[in-house]
Amino acid sequence: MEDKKTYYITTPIYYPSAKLHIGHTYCTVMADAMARFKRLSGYDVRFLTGTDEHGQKIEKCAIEAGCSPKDYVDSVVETILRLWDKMEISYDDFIRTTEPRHIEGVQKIFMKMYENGDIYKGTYEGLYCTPCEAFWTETQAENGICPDCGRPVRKMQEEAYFFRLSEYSDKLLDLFRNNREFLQPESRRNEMISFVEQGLEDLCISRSEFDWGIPVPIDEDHVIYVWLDALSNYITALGWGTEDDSLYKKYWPANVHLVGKEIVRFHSIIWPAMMMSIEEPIPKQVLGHGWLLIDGGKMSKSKGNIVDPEILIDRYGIDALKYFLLREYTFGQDGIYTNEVMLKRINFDLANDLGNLLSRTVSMIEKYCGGIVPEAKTKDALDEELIALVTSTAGRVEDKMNAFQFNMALEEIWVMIRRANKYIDEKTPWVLAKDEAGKDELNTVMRNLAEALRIASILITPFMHTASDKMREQLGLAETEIKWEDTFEFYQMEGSKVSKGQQLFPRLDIEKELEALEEIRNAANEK
RNA sequence: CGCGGGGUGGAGCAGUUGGUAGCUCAUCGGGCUCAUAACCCGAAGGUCGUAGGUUCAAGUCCUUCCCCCGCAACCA
Repeated sequence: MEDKKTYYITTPIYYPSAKLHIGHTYCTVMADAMARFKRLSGYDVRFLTGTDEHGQKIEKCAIEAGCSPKDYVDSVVETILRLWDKMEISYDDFIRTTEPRHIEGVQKIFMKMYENGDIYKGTYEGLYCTPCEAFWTETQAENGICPDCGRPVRKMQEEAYFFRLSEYSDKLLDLFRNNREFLQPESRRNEMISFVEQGLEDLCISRSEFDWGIPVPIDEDHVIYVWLDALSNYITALGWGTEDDSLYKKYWPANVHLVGKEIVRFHSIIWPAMMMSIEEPIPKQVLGHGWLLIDGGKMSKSKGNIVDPEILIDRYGIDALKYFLLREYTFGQDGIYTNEVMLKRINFDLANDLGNLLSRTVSMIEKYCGGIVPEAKTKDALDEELIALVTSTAGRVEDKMNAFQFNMALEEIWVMIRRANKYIDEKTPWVLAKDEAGKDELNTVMRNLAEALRIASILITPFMHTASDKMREQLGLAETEIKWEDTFEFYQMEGSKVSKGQQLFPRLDIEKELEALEEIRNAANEK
């Protein structure tokens, strides 16, 4: 057995109080692309996602729906699994915080923290809404009004367990300052440093006013409160603290926790402090990505501006949606989502540039070479330039991917695709084909284009694996294994039988699509 | 004075350690006909929010102010 380097990447575990929207999809798509990229470049990858199923909000949703919390989350989780299935997300494990493996793991973590003296019983003070039986923070309960029912809240105290987070301030500051890689991008790192510098309070980690949670092992009146429960998933999913902890030994510490910017704080402060408390290694990196904004604001149900990824997948396919999300936005920064921007990306980059390049190349090989990729007997400066560019693209893609610059990685691939389109115009194969004297050069052009497309089909695999398959089918490579190393040389295509298939990405009528999407959105909001 | 981010040609963005300001789209002009009315070339268009400073050199570093956004302990 060869010993491959391991790579453990996670998404947050999503809260199944409602269907997921395109923001969740965005995060998962990035993790998926990275996981696929690492697998392709030779890593032993573990990709984890899942759901965070406890808490009062779920309990309330279940009551409203007239079912048990478990039945409620089961039904929502089903829609989530279906979505990832539809998108062919390549996760290796899906953890639900209601699974026994997680519950037992969290209780062990709690006990270990407790035994290490990091947990004590204290008094939690918060704003309480009696009719709703819920505590709110000061920000949530604006002007002393319950965000749920609109009635006034009042200050209440209750017993609760606390984690001595404040004790870890110095260690966390050391971590942020001495290990730049730990938290990226810089903007988030700065934010967290100043947050810790302001002083950390101990963290309330239990609640007694609701039941839907993991019981505190030493006190049956309390359940474990959100972050201790949720964050633990990254190691309970690996079997930490169980008899078989081989996965934990193999994959921990995680290479990357990919998270949204709003939960960077929990992942970069609470989570490493927890791991320090139980004396285990901390994750190597937390990466905070930006948000997709609609009309310059957040997506929210009340605004009725939720973008449903399933509608987009059904209309345009998973490749188009994934490409758009990865190409359009700069990692770490917010980006504005509009249907028009998305449709333009699909048309210009996928249909016009890539799809059309495949189409015109395959057509010409069929027309001029009987569908067989010919041998290249000539080589001039233009050929050299194309070959040099194409065979060096993978290296640049790797650099960008390792920096989580998905948009730049794709841009590198597109530089090559645009160059290939230009190469056709420069070489004018339709002119070469008119004369027997141009035959050799024509063959070289066809061979070079076929090679460029072969390499493109490998390079796009992490981002668009189904489009890659379709390309390879047309190029006569359906049976050939996809290997990253094959992007570095021109050598494989001579003699390959190409065959024109369906359009890789059909060109969309943007006006019509905009209207259709608007109608769908209006219909959904009326419900 | 709570903290952080952003303000770059018509639109949306990129600009690593300071060294002639880039990309995509839109616009205008041209070329080509292999291809998905796709492709290729050229042009116009920016005093990089504001006012100062450091420097041989500033979108990039420092300071002032203005505007937008996020966070402030359960929103991807």
